[in-house]
Amino acid sequence: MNDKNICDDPCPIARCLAFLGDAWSLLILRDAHFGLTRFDQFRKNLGIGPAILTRRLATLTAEGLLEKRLYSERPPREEYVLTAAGRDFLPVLFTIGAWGRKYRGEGRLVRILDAETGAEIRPVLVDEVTGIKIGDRPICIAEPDGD
Amino acid sequence: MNDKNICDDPCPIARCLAFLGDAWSLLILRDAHFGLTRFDQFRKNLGIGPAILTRRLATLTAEGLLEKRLYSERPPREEYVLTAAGRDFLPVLFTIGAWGRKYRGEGRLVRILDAETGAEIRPVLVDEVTGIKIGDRPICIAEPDGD
DNA sequence: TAATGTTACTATCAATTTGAAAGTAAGTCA
DNA sequence: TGACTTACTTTCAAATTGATAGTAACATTA
Repeated sequence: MNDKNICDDPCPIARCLAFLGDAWSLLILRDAHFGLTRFDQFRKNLGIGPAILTRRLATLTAEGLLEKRLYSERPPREEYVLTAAGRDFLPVLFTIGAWGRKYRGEGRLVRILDAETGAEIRPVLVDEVTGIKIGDRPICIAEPDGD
Repeated sequence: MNDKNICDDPCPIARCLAFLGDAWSLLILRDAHFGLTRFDQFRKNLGIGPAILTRRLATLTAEGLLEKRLYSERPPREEYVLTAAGRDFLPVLFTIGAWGRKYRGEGRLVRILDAETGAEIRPVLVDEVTGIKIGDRPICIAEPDGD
């Protein structure tokens, strides 16, 4: 995709997808949310080639979703941890997972639980004000005003 | 990405991303939600090359998010409309947009409104049972039982 | 009837990206 | 001294993308 012009696109979906719109980046973020932080953990868990992983981690770091942190001085070793922006990406992963569960849910699937209560989490997207489920009512789009 | 083995992955996020994990597919779905249905509408609005658009529409159709519908017999013309699975993808687009608005929201952005009330929609992801916002509590993952 | 337009593509091809495998750098450990 | 660990880089064939041009089937206009 031609990222350059998409960054100026007035659509926030396009702006997000300009650099996060690929499967590896999202799977890295998923693993980061499940507690992975190190290069080799991501590499082994995803089965991704190291060159691609290097590039994806660099992009996610440059875009502010991950940050490098030194976890050992001797030998010098760095790991990748989620930033606030990275942590705020969790709802995206959850909604993707909810769709996958509903439409590609054949066979055994992992479930996501509340770490303290152990209850399974069932995400629903609602309007913050009205509480109405997204998708239950027709929507339209408002262009940015003025020029 | 090597889609083949990912389809058997027990993670619903991975299963969804196996064929929808690229920016063009998501932008096509976004446009479909905003009412576009025809090849040339997508092509012009996205500035995507026709060969890539053809392939993406074929995948989205094969995967059951869009379906072809004849809208003219003479000349024979087909358009692409969202299926139930495609319509259920809306929350994914909304959460991506919400992240983009928060972290890439410089300058003017389009907004999404309730088509009837005109009120701006502000999506939040909550747990269906408890109503607690996703991200406010720590999570853990449960592997599928048995074997 | 001929020329032009519309729509949904296919064909071509250079440039970029991926995927797989091997190699490397800076250390530690026995 | 030699093996091991971790986080990469290098290499290169194969696949995918992006840009552009062309085509097929019809309708419309002159």
